[in-house]
Amino acid sequence: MALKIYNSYTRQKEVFQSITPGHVGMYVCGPTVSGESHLGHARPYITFDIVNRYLTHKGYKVRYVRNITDAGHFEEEGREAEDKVSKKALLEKLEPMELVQKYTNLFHWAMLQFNCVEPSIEPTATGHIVEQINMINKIIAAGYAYETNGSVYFDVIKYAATHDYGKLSGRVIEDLLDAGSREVLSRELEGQREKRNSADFALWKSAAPEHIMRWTSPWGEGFPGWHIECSAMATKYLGAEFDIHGGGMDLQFPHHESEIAQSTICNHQAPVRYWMHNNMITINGKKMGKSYNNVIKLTELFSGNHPLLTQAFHPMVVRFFILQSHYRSPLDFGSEALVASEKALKRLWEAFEVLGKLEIDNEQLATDNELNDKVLKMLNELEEFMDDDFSTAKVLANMFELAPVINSIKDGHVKTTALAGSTLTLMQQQFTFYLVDIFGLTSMVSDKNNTLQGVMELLIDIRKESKAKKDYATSDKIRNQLNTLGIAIKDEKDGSVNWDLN
RNA sequence: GGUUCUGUGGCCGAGUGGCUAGGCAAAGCUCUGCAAAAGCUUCUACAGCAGUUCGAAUCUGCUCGGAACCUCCA
Repeated sequence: MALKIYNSYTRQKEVFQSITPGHVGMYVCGPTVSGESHLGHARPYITFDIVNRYLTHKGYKVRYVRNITDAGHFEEEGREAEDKVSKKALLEKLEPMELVQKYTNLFHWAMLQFNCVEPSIEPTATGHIVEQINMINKIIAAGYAYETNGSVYFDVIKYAATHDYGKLSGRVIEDLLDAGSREVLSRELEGQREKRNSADFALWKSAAPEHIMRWTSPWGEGFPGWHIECSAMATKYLGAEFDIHGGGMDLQFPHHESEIAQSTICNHQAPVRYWMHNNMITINGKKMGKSYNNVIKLTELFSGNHPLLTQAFHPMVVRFFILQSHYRSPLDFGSEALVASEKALKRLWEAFEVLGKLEIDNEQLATDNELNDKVLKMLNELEEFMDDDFSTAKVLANMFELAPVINSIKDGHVKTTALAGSTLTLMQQQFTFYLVDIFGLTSMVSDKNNTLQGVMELLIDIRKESKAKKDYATSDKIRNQLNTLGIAIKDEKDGSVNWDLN
């Protein structure tokens, strides 16, 4: 079956074909490490983790490049041309690179919590200044950039005359040039005068004296523009043309649009085959972001320490929450929605564990053909769903429909022989494949160590004896006290007793 | 103001012409010493109006609401 990917550039689903057979080059815009990651950041990295995992399991050798933006950008363009990272560094009286390191570590920690597979290469912007300067030189040589006062700008007008600037983001060049819109006035006031046109973007910025982060360049001391960073690193590690470029929808313009322009001039071809953009996580319908002051940091989410949270949420719950919607749809955050996801994930995971423990006779033929066919149909649909632009929500929906079948077999409502042994085996394989390998979910239960296991067996034993003697006061006391401690006792249909940490 | 997207049951959320999405919540039943867990059943919605069609949540138009981008942003 063929994988189809929605290409933001053409605005349609296209059959995926890699440029180099058997290999995929994927670039995803990474975090700006000037602050702590929040829930919104979780979405792209989880989304593209799924893409990475799925392509890998499709047999591709994926080179997944995700950068670290540690050079910083303008806080408020046109006013204080101050570097974001260095500004905060001054406030906190820290060496900029110390700050960068701190938030990079925190980001890596969060990725680990989410069980995201590490990218193949994680280049930093500051580590690729030379490449960026080289690229800018090429663009100047080609006549598509100009220098003013130690800064270099990309000539959008000239580019747009022969290229489709604005196609990715659905922008019309005339609109961009039209100064009639709201804030253009204020932006045009100061440094902006050095641009030939307001639509032009910076490739290199001359550094004001207070700037801590600065590098020597052919145009004087300064620092690179934001867009050139991604173009330079993507080109270096993935080549002039590569397969997939991912990122949040909010980066479409101007970031990705500008990347296309720069790379096209520099490398004489469009850089990306498939552009993929994930939608935003909203909170009360509004995008989560610093400017909206509605940020929930990942550390707050995992600890429950935030006014909007009723409790702490396990990273896997957040991951599952994100997978329950399609990556191109907006996803509205709410404590209630996360609680629902938590319960749902727990139920599905338990069914998965039950499934893994079923004893299967592979020679067994199905005695309930109708059910058997239904199960097979649902299992076979899973790949179809994933191939259809990564419809993780549909995969999960089918699994939820299969969960009662699994539980019924365990409880004896449905005979094990109802399904063919081969069907059960396939179900085990498919559940493991999607839940563990592709969705990257793990158990939420911390490891039950041997001591605890022994203590629990003892308690369960005592409770069994009390029940046998109809001493319910004792049996209930054990059950209720354990419950208070976060341990749930489950009496199974066959008389055995299981327990779980909540 | 411009461009683009969007509006699904109590809540979250799939779904782009005909077939019960799914989850959470709620109610009833089964199981159980009682619970929990699990199973079964019930709750059948698509902002409004008009149109196209044998048939529309799905296409078209209008109205109303919401969002993103146009400025750092996942």
